[in-house]
Amino acid sequence: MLQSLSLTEENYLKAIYHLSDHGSENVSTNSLAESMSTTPASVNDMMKKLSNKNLIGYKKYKGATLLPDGRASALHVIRKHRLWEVFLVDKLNFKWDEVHEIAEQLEHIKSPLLVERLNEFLGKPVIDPHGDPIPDENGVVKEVTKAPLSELKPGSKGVLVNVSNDDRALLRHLDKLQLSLGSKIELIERIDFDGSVCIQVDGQVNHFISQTIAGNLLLTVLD
Amino acid sequence: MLQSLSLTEENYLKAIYHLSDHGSENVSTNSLAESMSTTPASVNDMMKKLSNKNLIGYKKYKGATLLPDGRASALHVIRKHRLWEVFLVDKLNFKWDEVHEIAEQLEHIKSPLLVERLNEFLGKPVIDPHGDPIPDENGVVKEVTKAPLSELKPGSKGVLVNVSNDDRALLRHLDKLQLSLGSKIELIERIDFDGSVCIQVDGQVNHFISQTIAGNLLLTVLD
DNA sequence: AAATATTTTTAGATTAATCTAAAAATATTT
DNA sequence: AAATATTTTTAGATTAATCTAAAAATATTT
Repeated sequence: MLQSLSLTEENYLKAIYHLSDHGSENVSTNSLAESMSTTPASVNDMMKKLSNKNLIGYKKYKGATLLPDGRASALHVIRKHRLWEVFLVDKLNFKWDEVHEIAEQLEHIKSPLLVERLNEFLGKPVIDPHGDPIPDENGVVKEVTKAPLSELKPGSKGVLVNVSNDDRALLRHLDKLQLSLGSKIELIERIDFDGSVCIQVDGQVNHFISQTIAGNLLLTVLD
Repeated sequence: MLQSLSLTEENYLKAIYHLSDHGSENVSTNSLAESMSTTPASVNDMMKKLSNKNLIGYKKYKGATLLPDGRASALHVIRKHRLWEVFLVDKLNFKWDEVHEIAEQLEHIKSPLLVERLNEFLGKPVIDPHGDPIPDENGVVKEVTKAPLSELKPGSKGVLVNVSNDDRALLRHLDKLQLSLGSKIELIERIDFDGSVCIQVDGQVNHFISQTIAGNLLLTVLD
């Protein structure tokens, strides 16, 4: 069972997770203070507290690392954050870039049943609107890689996370195809003749796209 | 514009609203302490604070009343609470009696756009799963009355909030008709011959019900 | 390696929300 | 109306999360 933590404690654990590259490195007091918009002194106090609760490992002047319980709590909060982001985008028609602040609040709602039901309601999504993976019930995170659409295999699904060219004509064309950051794309087939690809967008429309355009669309894909 | 309030301040205003019969009476320190599960001393401190912010009227030993700003804030929180309850029941298949605690948390999420989108997503509901009215964007609350289904006029819509008879056979029958507390019922027509009624349940199935049964089903109806 | 700069910790305060215990005011009973 | 009971307020503490300023430790430069 996860410990019941204060909103602040949850935010610290989350920040440590993100700053430590998914929990693999030590996080310095100063970097945490900056990312939490607080002072090193406050961070220091909180480190002692989290350390006493066995959520983080902490040695004076050596920074913090997540211990298993802290990591589990961090991942649970991140899971909720990303599920709510999917809800906001898929169900309430928010844009990709409008959801973060609201999800920062929703992620702290405490109800295991709510998370379970929300997950089902959303169709058990595995990637959020930013292309980041959603940790599962047990805190297991699928790794994602970023690659241009032109390099995917048929059958792969991903989320459009970057357009590596800001040519007006390209952006206008993407707009016409209803392709924008956060769009879910499945590669249906590649035409060997010219490398152009057929894609399905958000599980609905199919489009053909040239190899050149496909090369400029950066997706995150599950490994 | 509504002031930005702490979670605790919002809860106090909400409690005052409920205990004062929608803001019409003075609320005593002791009754507030009981309803908030805290001490009269804590309530007293908070009353001073809310009074300084012009949210409540407060005179020593005389209890508290909501001032316009406090009332508006209370109603906004109640609006969010009830909208989220509709979400939990209609979209996530929670039972009407499982949603209160979760809604107590969700009601404090701050995002006007979220409330607006949620309202639209839910089809602009006017009554929550408990049959209570949902205040509108401007804090206007429609009054509801309770009446047995047998007394409604054709065309009226309401929510089943009580069954005034616990006979096994009746409950089993209601179960068979998928009628339970929180069901949305529209009276389609009344048969003059025997007073039996045709109702639509949750906007989907139609059923015929005898006058006797209809007399035992208590609904809340918008005036 | 000594001097300097940077980072981190400690010491002591502050704010919001809470508490207990005692004092003061109000309400009720006799 | 005096005595008693109840309610409310005040005074002074406590806890979580924060802060500033100074001290201590570590890292970097010369």
